[in-house]
Amino acid sequence: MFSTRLARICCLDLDTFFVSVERLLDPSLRGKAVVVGGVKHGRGVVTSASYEARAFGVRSGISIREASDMAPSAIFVAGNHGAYGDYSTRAREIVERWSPIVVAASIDEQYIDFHGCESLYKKPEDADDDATIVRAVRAMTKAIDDELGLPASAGLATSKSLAKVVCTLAKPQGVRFVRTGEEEAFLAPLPVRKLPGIGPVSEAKLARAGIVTLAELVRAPDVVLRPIFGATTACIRRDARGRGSADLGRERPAFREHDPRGLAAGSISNERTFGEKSARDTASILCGLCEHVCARARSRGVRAGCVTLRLRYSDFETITRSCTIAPSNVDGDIHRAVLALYRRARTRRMAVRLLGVGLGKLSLEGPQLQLPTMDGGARRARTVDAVREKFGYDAVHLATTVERARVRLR
DNA sequence: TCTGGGGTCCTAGGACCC
DNA sequence: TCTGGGGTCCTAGGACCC
Repeated sequence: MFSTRLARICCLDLDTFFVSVERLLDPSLRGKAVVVGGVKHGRGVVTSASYEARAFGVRSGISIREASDMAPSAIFVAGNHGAYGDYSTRAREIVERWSPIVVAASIDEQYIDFHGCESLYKKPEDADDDATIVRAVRAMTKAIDDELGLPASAGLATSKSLAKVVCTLAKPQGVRFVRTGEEEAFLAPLPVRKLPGIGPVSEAKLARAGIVTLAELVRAPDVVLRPIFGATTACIRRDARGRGSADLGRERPAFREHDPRGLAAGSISNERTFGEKSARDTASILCGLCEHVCARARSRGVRAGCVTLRLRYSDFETITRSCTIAPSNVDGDIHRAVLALYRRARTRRMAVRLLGVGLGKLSLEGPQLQLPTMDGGARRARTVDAVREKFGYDAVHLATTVERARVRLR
């Protein structure tokens, strides 16, 4: 596409995003150790920690209980996802002033393509297009901070994967740039785990093969890498050399439109972790999960052609069972499928610590049916949606699912 | 480090069809 | 009746990301 690779791919990440939003909602949190994810000593994991909390060793992903021990003086907040979504949208609107090509990768991370934008920002005294774009990126992060009060970092490079790495190293509140031709040297000394796509499992396998840095990964022969990365080996090797794709990829499903074939993007799932549960609780939890995912499917205007049940025993063995169904978003249909899957999956006596229900192979509902012509299940579901719209989700639960909650399950 | 909840993508085997 | 091969769908599991 471009004969010379230009460093025009930008990764923009909002620093400790959830914490930053919590501080906007409650300014007394500024300058303090803040942990988002749950109440102190409660169940759950840290989803975001302020730099003050990180000084105690708190990182996202560790349990809230552990974080409570590490940083007893920290302030713990449960989280406010509605507000996070609003601020994410506003940040994106600011970013779109700088380039028309913006792809949201998550609630706090966006990729921006600046190819062809040089002339928009060039000043007469500018000799260097790279410097022009770097200045634009700095102005963009400053605008997000000035207008929303959200600190942001950015990485600018020739490929998406490298821009992400550069952005991570730029934190907090930094902008970094890797010039064309300097990609491989920049990545070479970094540990393999810094590369997107290499997680703890691959990291450990590479370490056993004596590969710790990206330079070592680049030099490793195919026979070593293939058992670890399979078909993606060539892609990982390209990324590790900083020669990865400049394509921004697709929007994440929450932000993505439906595709023209009538297949809707992504999947919808809901799961819950708990301690010991009686059989009867299990049944009603499955009902609740079905209701929840069906309500979300209806609000998105999609039906599911595939239902998945996820079950985790208390020893952490995790089992999934899925089946194909006639497309539906009616609680009763999904619940029937889930019960059949549960009976197949629950082969051990051991206590269950997690149950989840997922909807896949989503398709568009098509034109809305008139209430009188719907079948009973669909009509009930629509009525429930209307009541919830007015009085909230918990205002009503389907009588049929409450009834089924009494079904004995082992 | 005793591990949440939402996702995506890849792999691999088997069924089924032509 | 035997045969092979390719394509596609279904299902289960695993790695990874935020």
